[in-house]
Amino acid sequence: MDMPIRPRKTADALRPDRKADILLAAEKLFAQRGYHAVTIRQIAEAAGVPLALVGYYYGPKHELFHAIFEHWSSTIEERLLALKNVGLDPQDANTLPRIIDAFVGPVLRLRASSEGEYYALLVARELYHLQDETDRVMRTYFDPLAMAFIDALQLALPHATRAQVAWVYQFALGALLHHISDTRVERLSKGESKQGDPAAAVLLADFIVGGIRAALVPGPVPVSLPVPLPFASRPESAPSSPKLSTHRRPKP
Amino acid sequence: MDMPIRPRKTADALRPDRKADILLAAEKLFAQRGYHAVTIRQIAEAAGVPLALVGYYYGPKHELFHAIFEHWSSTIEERLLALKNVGLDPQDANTLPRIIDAFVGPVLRLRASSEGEYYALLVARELYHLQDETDRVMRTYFDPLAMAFIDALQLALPHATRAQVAWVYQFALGALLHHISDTRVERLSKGESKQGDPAAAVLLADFIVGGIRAALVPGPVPVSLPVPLPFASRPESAPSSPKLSTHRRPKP
DNA sequence: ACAGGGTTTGTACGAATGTTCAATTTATTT
DNA sequence: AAATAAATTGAACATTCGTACAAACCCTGT
Repeated sequence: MDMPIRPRKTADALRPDRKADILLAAEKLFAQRGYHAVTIRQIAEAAGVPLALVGYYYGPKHELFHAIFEHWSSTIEERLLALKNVGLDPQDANTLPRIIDAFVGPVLRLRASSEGEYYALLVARELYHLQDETDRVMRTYFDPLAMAFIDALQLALPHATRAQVAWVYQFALGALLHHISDTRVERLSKGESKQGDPAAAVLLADFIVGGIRAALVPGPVPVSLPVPLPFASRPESAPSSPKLSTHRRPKP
Repeated sequence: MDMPIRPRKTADALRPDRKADILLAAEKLFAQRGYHAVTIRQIAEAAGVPLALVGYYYGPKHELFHAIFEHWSSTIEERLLALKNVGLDPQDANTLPRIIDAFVGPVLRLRASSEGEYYALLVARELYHLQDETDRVMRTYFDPLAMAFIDALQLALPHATRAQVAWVYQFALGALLHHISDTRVERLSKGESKQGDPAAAVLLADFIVGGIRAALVPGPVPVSLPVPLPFASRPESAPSSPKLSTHRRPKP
């Protein structure tokens, strides 16, 4: 019969590491519900600690958020290292697939692991609304990573401009992040595919490599149709369906 | 000298349409900061109306959120119509590009328009955290659209399974949505590319078409590298940098 | 002018939020 | 064992939140 082993601060200490518990709980809740939808009380309850302990260890809420990314900053170093280990030979046709493999591989493994799944989800979902704290996290931790990958892609695609490479990098990143936070594919495929199927990883890598090659063909005109003129019209107002509430709606 | 013309409720009414003003302000703020980060008071202030008027017209906050998507539901009908106008001929090599054009075109035009830019941004950013209200919006408005596009792709790619098609659809959607809410490409390209450049639209369509074709080649083995085994380790804890606050941090 | 319904507004309620503090307990060092 | 430091806790603080309400306002048709 094994005891409920919990992480310790030091090897011989018998006290549970409640600081780490708080970070874990915050990571999970922020990833699932979003930063502003999560209260410190919910984090404390999920971590099994009293409310005041959260503030004691991490201070204000936004610093707790920042601490999550600081905690995982080493994985970014690893991703940069994996990229450096790719031989950047513009002549080798496998250079681009290798870059993309270094791009998607570590992220998908992180998402599939029990340790990093919520951190990966958090990155995919919560860094869009650029405000004070998300912008700081983005610039500090992820801009250098993106720059390194764009530089590598630029070497593998000498005929493309940096603007083009930056665009396709964002396309690839979008495909990757949306796949990570995807919860619809099972429904949309009518049950034929499941979340986290490793077959999707191969498909994603092929999608990105093929997409980059197709978008940045050295020749002049690619395969797409001509772009039409922009248009958009705001639809007329229409009332929404009612719900149970004491609220008395205005008559139309 | 032109007067500050504002939308009217009816053609002959001289009163400004404050109900529409509220919806506009909510749309913009929700898109920029996220649902939970926006207060009803901020919406009222941005719309130039007293606080109580928001509740008078839209009731609870989540109904105001829902009303935005109800307001734009006609654009989804238009996207479905644009898809139906695509001749779904599996023999025609231009069928896939035409589907993708019907996929990205209307969205990018909406994003580029002054009327729909924030709605497009809202869709791209705010529907990830599936909870009560976002899940309802997703299933009601966007699942039918996704199903229609997946059906069309299935027709254009008879050799692929529905699971594969659902996956690449999600990849394409991710690329599109991330491009829509992108604010980094200017920074990452070192100023060489600007947001909303129509050249990116062509690039995106080519990326998606090429990506789908590369991922779903009829032959057996595609171009990607073999998938390595999963691994991930949670890094050891490291303290974060301090900030100005009355909070006294614990000594390490 | 009158009446009535839709519209507008100031205000206030209870609940929930982030944050802080003093006090207590536990661990470590002297 | 005594002293010091760290960890832990309950409670409370001032704000801010969503929501509701009643009174006032405006417009239209009688």
